[in-house]
Amino acid sequence: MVQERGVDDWIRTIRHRDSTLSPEEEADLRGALSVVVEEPADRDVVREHDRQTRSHLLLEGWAGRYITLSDGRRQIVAIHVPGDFVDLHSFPLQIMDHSVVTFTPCRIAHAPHERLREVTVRHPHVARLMWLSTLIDAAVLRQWLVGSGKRSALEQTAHLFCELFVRLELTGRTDGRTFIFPLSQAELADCLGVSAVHANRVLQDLRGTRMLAWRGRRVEIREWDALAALAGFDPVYLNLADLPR
Amino acid sequence: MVQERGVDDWIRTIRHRDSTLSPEEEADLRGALSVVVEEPADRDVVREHDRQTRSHLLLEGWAGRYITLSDGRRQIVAIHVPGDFVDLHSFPLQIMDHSVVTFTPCRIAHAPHERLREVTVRHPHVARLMWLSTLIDAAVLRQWLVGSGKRSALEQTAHLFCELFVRLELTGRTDGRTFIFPLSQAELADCLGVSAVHANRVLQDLRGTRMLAWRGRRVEIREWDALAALAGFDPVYLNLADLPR
DNA sequence: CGCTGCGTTGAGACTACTCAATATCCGTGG
DNA sequence: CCACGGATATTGAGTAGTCTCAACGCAGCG
Repeated sequence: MVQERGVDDWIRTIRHRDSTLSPEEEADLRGALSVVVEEPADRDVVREHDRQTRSHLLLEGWAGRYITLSDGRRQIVAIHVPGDFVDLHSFPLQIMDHSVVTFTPCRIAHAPHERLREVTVRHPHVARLMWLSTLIDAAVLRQWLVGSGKRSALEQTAHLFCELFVRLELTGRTDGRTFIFPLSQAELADCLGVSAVHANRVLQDLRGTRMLAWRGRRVEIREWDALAALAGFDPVYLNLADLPR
Repeated sequence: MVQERGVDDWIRTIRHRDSTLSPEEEADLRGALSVVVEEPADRDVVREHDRQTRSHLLLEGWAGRYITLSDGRRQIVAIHVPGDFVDLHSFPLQIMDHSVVTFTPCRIAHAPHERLREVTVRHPHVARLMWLSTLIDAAVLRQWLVGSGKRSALEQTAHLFCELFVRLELTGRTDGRTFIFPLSQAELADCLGVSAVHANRVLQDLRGTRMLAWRGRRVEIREWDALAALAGFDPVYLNLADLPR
């Protein structure tokens, strides 16, 4: 049984989406976690084309998923924060079409597929919640695609910070209107699908509007309404019952 | 009980991913379909923010999913062909974060969520297959994001035609190395995240390479290997047991 | 103290965009 | 059978956004 904050965050996130999780179901879910491992930053936790036998729950630190092209270009397709199941989809899918990397040092719990399978057999309702979790990942992905395709780099970046703030606030990983954004500008650029130089200039523009401010790696959202308006941010896609802000 | 080709296509697609679907499971799945409706082209079948009580199986015709920004910009986030479940994700998710539109006249079967729920209760294995189906949609989405973010418009377009050919061949909707691509250039542009004018020019470039040729709405892939190489197309993400080509 | 990684800046090139005009195709009604 | 209208495809010209390459600054760390 794994006992730490990241696990509580995970359960809390699930309850935000469906408040009917019973105590037995919760206990069973918790029981599906086995060991916890520590990973340094910039470590590939899972690699493209791997066949997986377990999924990974992120307890502390930030991680991401990415796809590399043959010439080395890299697109980050998801950012994960504590309480996120990074690759729950590898349970039904098995063969990975992308890699998972740590952006910071991370604590990660293992969830063997065999145990997950047992939980879904005992609790079909939990199986539905797992499915739901991967569907929300997909909804986030759709927003990223809209950002990359139809939003300007400025709007897209604003949208990302809105999204991250809401997701982090769910598990109390914000401090007032601030949170720590640990990605380098090069990593951010790989999320946005722009060059690192351009990412830098977009961030400067964003600071110029006074909507966002930085103190080291800590971002402050100074004007939520203006930022959300600029981004066209509508949090419905995150499927949360009670929306913060 | 709905009896027509699109349903067989759907079952065949499922078997391509997991050959262990039993006859009883198949029968139960087929039984989850109720009425079939005809929709003209350019009709919204499902709208953003709707709360759904049924999902839609596409039997004939092409459809897509899209997200609109407040100023009218539209990003298409998925293309669906006969045999695809267009919005199976609305079963766990209920509230839609995007709309579904027909690109051509379509025949669509309804699958009431209540009936889907019954099937998943009787056959947990089928529930896993439904989950899998939505996960493959997400994998396609990731490729679209990579295309939009890191591939050139030419590579991205080549990738899309590779993907569509493979998906259509699964259900025998190709004719030799050709298939009918019914989207207008403006619709294609909304998939790629470029302007209609630019989409037109990219298509001309693609014709110029002699890898692709058009006769009306029918595309011919003249040089599969060259096209796949240009696109960096690796079909692993489609999760098919036996890959054509 | 001198790496090394990250952020910042400048300059010039290129991709893709917008606006606007023209061409082509196709279905409908005369 | 032809004329017409509407939608779609194509072309041109000028512009905006983003890219690449290269240099420089700064901080942390061995």
